[in-house]
Amino acid sequence: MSKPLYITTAISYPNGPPHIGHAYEAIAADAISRFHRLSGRDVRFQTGTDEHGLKMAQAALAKNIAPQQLADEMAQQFVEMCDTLNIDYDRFIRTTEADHHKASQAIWKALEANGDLYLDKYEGWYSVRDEAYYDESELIEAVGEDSKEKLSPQGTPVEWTVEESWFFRLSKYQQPLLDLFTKHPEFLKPDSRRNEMIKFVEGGLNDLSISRTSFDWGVKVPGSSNHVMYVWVDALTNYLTGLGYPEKTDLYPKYWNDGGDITHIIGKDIVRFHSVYWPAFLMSAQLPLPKQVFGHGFLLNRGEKMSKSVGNVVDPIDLAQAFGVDQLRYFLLSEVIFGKDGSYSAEMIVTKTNADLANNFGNLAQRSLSMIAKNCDGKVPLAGTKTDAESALIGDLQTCFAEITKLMNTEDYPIHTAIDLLRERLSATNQYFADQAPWALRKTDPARADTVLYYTAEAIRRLAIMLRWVIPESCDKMLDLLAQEQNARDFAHFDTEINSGLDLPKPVGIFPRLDMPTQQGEG
RNA sequence: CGCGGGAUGGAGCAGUCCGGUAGCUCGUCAGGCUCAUAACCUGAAGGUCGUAGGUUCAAAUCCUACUCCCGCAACCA
Repeated sequence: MSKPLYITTAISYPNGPPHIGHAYEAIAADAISRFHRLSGRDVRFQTGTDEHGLKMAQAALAKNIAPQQLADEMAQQFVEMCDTLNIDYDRFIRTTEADHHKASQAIWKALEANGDLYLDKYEGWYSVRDEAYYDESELIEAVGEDSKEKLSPQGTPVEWTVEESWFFRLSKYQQPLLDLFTKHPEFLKPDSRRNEMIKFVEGGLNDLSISRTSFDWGVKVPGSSNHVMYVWVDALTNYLTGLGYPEKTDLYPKYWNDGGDITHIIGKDIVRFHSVYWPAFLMSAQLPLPKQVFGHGFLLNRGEKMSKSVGNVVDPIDLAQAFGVDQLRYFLLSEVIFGKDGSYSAEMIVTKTNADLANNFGNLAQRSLSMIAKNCDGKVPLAGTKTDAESALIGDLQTCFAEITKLMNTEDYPIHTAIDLLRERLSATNQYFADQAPWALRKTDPARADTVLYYTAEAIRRLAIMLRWVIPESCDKMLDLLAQEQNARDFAHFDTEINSGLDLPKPVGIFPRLDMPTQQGEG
């Protein structure tokens, strides 16, 4: 029996509205989560928003509203995005919630109890924009003849700041972290990301400043009420909060304590926080580590990084409304190699989804089910004698099922490869249908035509079950057309063949062909 | 010597770790079918896999050098 799976996205920083990158991460995590649920596995899936920190306070100030109000407004948009995209989360966590403050303070105390916290003064070049201190050697000179201003490596302004701060003895965990990366290469994927982090840790770890006194929008440090926690300490703890920590009843023992498979799906930009700081905090708090951190790539708009100034930032809800939720899900999951950067554009979405969903899958259902409606009185026909063609059709689908199951149980999550295999089966089924030509058989050998229609419907049923984690809503519509019960749509029912004589509803198109958008990439 | 990613038929990409007929989608051309969402099926054209060397019986794949492109700013996953 496989262990329970606890899968999370990163929590989004809502100082701006959600964009396609947030959508991508949520969709990818949702697809993996749904796959394992269909397999019969116990899955808990969490996403949410990370609402503390200086940048939120600043964004609220700029709008002349309270930080909490901004957080409420923005979090709502992220919830709406998830709901629109059919993200089937168990909990949408917000770091401003009371239980999260409690959990963050509990882990803080655990770090303290382990002797890993100390109070000191931090002096250095601080970038407000980056919320980070930089070493003198990292700074760059501002460009401009009259200016001798120093800038951070990211080009943001820095100022010399002296601040009382709590420190975490990160340096103590250098070797344990290297051991983790070496002994458990699956801990951080893809491999390229792990290599980067090994280099980073080998370069030496400084103790981490983990509290701030310069603003108060955060979780109060226990016993130092003029300090709030560095936003990442509180943010990372959300994964524990969602399981009831520090209480170790109910969810916690099932998904965390007993070594369930804990998987964090995150963007490549925050790999350091999840693969270095987070396991160090957990080691210090003497809590089990996640099984895996997966750093996915970024989405590029027509190969270019998205940017407000270039004007190519796309609202994922707009995309979903223009092209369809499942079209967007299918495109992102099949086109982007999980772990690498990917490119998207309206034209690419239209081309890809027309080819695979409308022409291949949708048309297959339409051409076969409409024949059943017209020629078989709307009932699933009798399955006559199976020939080699039917054996191959169904056998290949079973092989495909075994392969995608194997792929999706590896730590690399080759989602795109799995979908490729499914696309091959869609084509093969169209090919079978064309080769057998039931419309011609109907005139010469009606029983044989029935057999072909039966096995085509059966193939569609299997395909819909296998694609349900990618495009849940459409596959459910497809299974509706096949009159399949709600509880017969998981992987356990993959080999439960459709019944002859079953009354089918009138077939309707599920994947309309999309028109190529006109100028500007707006659809 | 800052770090990283990339260069494969017209376009977009797999394949590179574990060398051995160069694969997919779109597009193009020709044919077929007419059950179907101008769809589906078959076939064809089109690539000396960035450059130059090296290792090898054999290299897109390993080694060395080089060229070019893109990130490491931001609103960020």
